[in-house]
Amino acid sequence: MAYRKTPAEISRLEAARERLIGCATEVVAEVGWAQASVTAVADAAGIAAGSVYQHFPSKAALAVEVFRRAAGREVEMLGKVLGGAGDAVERLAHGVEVFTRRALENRGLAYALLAAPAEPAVGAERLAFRLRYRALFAEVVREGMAAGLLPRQNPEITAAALTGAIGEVLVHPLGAPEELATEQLVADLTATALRCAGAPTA
Amino acid sequence: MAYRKTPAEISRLEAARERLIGCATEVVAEVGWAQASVTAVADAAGIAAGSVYQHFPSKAALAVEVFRRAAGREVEMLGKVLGGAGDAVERLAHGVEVFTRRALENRGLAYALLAAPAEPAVGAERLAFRLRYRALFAEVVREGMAAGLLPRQNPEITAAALTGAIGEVLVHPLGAPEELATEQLVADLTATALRCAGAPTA
DNA sequence: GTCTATACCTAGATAGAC
DNA sequence: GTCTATCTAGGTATAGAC
Repeated sequence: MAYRKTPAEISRLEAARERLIGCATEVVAEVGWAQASVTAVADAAGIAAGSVYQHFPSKAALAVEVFRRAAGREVEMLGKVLGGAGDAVERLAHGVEVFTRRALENRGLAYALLAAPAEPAVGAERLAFRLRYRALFAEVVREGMAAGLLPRQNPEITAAALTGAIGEVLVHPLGAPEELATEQLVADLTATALRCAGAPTA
Repeated sequence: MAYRKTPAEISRLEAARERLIGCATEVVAEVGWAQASVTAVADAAGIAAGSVYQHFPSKAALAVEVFRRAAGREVEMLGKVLGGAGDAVERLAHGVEVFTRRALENRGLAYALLAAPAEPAVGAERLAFRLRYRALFAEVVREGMAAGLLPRQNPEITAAALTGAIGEVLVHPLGAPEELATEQLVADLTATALRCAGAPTA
């Protein structure tokens, strides 16, 4: 009797866990955190509710993992763009555009990450990730100031404002997700973000 | 036997109801919506849990009333300032300042109104009030544009951005609520808001 | 009209069979 | 390891005494 799991066993368990996270993410994107009960998630994954606890010690732990994976992808993506090519103002504009497009492509998930009512554990995680967004924006603002592209300002406040502004604009896009509306939204939001940081109007 | 309540009875009931709302508001400000159980609120008001249902048909109804009262005061206050004296840019700056100071004076309540995890009924109300904030800001931006004080822009987007930016900056004020920090925060946030609307830097 | 006690419901978590 | 069935806790809402 093996006292240690075989590689095959480990990878199967990993796969099941990953699958569970993926299904839970879809459920959350569709119905929100409040309605994403253990039963609902288990059903979506095609397993019994009790089996969830083979992979996660609690519902909160699963929810936090779902949030971290999804939010982590967004932060990473934004970080790449903001740290990419071009001057600070160009990177900021590009970052806002990418963030906006990604959110509009998956509104359910974006809403869940940004604003949907959630248990305290997820709320705490959301707070932490908002700080990461702020840090990314603050760095770009600092670079823009250093390069003389942006006026003197408090980069932390501007970064928080950008984080909140983009979130608020995206969370309640009243209209339908038509292509034209999306393009206009991207243009208007980018312009507003640039003004917020004090970039000269194009 | 009276088939109709006497004025004294009515006013006593009204007073009890008002008192309950007031106590519930304090509890929410202190511990948030999630921890504000019927029992906790009743304890704070010095009545039995069951007695709450003499005044409200459900916990959700009480929570919504608490939110409406508190949020209504803030919207009204902001509306007065934004619709007061001075040109559009001055009014916007003054509005941001008043909003910020009021929030910092009662952080617990401000957090509850802006961001604290809450039941769906309250979340819906929050959404509605954010739209009212947007409407107020949008009107000022439109006036500023009409007066030639603000550049051409989408007032709805700018208004949403202002709403989100101010909320985000206020919800996580990391430092202690010292007087100096408050003044600096007010100055920086006001400057950021004005930039966001495209007002010339002072 | 207010209190005490309790019913009830929802949803998370567990135990034991297979 | 997974499923079925069950247990439990927390909190809303109600019934009946005073």
